Amino acid sequence: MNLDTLNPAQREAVEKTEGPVLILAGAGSGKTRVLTTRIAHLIENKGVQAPNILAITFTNKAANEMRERVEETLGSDTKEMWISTFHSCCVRILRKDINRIGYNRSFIIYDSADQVTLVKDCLKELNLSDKAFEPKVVISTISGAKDKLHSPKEFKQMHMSDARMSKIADIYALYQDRLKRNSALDFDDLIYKTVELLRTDSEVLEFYRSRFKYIMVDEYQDTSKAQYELIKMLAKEHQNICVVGDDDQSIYGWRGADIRNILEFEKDYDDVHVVKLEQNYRSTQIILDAANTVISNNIERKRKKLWSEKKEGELIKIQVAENEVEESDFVSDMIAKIAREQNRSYKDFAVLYRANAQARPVEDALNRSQIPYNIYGGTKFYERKEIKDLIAYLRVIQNPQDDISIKRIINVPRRGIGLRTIEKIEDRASLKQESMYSVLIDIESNSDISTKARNSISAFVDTIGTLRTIKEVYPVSKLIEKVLETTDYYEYIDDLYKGDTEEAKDRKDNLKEFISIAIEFEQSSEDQSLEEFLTGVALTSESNEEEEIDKVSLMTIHTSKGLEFPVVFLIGMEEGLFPISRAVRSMAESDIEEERRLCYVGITRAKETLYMTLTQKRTLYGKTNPSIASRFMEELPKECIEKLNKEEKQITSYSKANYNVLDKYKQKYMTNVNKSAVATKVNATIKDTTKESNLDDIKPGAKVHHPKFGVGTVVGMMGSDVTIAFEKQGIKKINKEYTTLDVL
DNA sequence: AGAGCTACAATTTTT
DNA sequence: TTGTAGCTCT
Repeated sequence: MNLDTLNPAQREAVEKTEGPVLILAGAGSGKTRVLTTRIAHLIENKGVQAPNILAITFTNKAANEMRERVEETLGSDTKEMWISTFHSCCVRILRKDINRIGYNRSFIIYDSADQVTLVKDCLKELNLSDKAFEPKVVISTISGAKDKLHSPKEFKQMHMSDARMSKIADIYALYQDRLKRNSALDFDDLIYKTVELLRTDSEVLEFYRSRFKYIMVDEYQDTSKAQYELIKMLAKEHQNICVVGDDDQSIYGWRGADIRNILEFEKDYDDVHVVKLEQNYRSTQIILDAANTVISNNIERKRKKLWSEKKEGELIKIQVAENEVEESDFVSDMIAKIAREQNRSYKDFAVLYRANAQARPVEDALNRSQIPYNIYGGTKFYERKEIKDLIAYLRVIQNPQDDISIKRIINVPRRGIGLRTIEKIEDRASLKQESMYSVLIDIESNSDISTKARNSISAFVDTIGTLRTIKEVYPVSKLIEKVLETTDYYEYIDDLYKGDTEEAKDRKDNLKEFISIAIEFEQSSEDQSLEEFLTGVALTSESNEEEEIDKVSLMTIHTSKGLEFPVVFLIGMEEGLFPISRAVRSMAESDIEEERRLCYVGITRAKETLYMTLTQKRTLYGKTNPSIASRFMEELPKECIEKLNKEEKQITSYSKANYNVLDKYKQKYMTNVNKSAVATKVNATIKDTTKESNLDDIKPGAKVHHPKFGVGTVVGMMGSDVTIAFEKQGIKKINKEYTTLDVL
């Protein structure tokens, strides 16, 4: 294994194999290369055995890429090595031993749509309305609890004094109970239950602890408390834990990622060796300067400064457009122009935005100019109705206890089992504490159900029974064909989408695509069971479709993490859109910091050319409002930017925007009128009239209002700097020249 | 059971 | 503005 091509920091990261290592890998600093080289180095130069290595990533893509590159470097296969995502690693552990904590080993995995259905069922059972307890909110609360390893019991205890949260704790408890009864785990459970298993069963813990002598975790800034705990437990014996990440690229806090994991790694482990990878191989120095400067406004971070050998470079170009249509036209015109003049291919361009809704006008513009593009995001393959139906059949065949899937397909295609009948079956199932399927099998003994419905149910049970025997002898792809055949599913599609329409054809194509996925699975997988197939389906989101085609990429900044493009357009650089917020005022500083990290991610996607655009007024969700330039625009260093507009276009800058404009702006994002929104609006109007006169009243002891931080008390003054103790946000030093402070 | 209507909500989403 | 979940009427 030759390490000569690495830079000194990279080399250090590779060679320091023993003990805890924290690799702070800035954007574009070659961390995948470091990780793969490190694994190869362990095997080749250190004589480590493949089974003793565990490498964890977040995405399948990253795991596959890592495996491929390790294989390439080593020239041997890596089957013995665990290189996988958190989730599939956990599934592997659980499939072997989850029975030790009372679960069925052939559990199935519920996706977020299944979660919604299950939560709705739980609400019904508890007689709670889904208005008061929105399933989405309930799920994210439960998910947050699991990410923090809080059991339903603990969660209940923690929220004793809060009636609402207490109710959510009850839902959580019932939800877990139902999952278990259905032999199902949700995504969060995969991690949570693995931790539970390792905590409760010392034999299992011992087994993996001694096995995994070298552990590596990629994207460590994105780990949750539960994932942190998992890793900590596994690394306990050997302490050879190497985590790689970039705190500045932590953008999934809202999904349970806890940035403290990376910030406090040095406290959590003894004698941590820290390596910073700061040399960037991707972008020009100008782009890096801009990124460095913007991110330096964050307080909560590890200091790092990216540098490049590609000195200078093009200035960052800023364009103010009248509205989103002009903005999009600008983008498409520039793409056409640059493609022509610099002879670039379309795949060199990316248009990045904060919210998916922004893609629409860009699409229109690109269509008008006949520029090919690819949109990333949107409905995923496995979320389409026909695919979900088919998966539900497969799940029931695999695991008849899955009530959620039973309910999905019992009358799809229609076989005359109506809502009333289903309800009766459900009631009986919950009375007898059994699955719906066992009630269905025993339907003849059920006298409340009409003979007609009973016959339909028997036929359904027979169908499932037959398919279950087919499963034992045929491969998955054949089984799928049999499902479609015996249920007359294609006819059902024709019926639903009126035969010869485009839509019907699309849907049928999807089903065929699904069969090819199954065939591919059979060819590439060792374990060809239906169980394994369903696991794979649950743990992958994209169907590996067309990519390497010459098209412009449109995606959110989140999706762009880890990618790079020669020319990048960051669009919609406006307050409220980026940083985004429903109510700017309530936005905590830590949320703004995450938005800023997102901005950093966006900027660092660009290799050579970066455009940033914003509008004077934007129509979003059918409402038009004047825009305020994003605060991040002001954070860009002046020497790195070039304004493209010939004549200065009028746009309110963030620091000039006064309290009123911001407030008006806030209302835009408060679509549903809630009481506090109305209250703040009224306050703002009243205050406006007194604003001018009371500037001198800003003095120690005075109560003031700050547009961003809310109400606080002045505790000190120095020149134009006012130190204010805010009620919510703590003590801050504010320059009164740049903000509008209102004395209350 | 199914069409058609209304009301409502609309960050980000690796698994 | 657009998508969809849920409801009503046939």
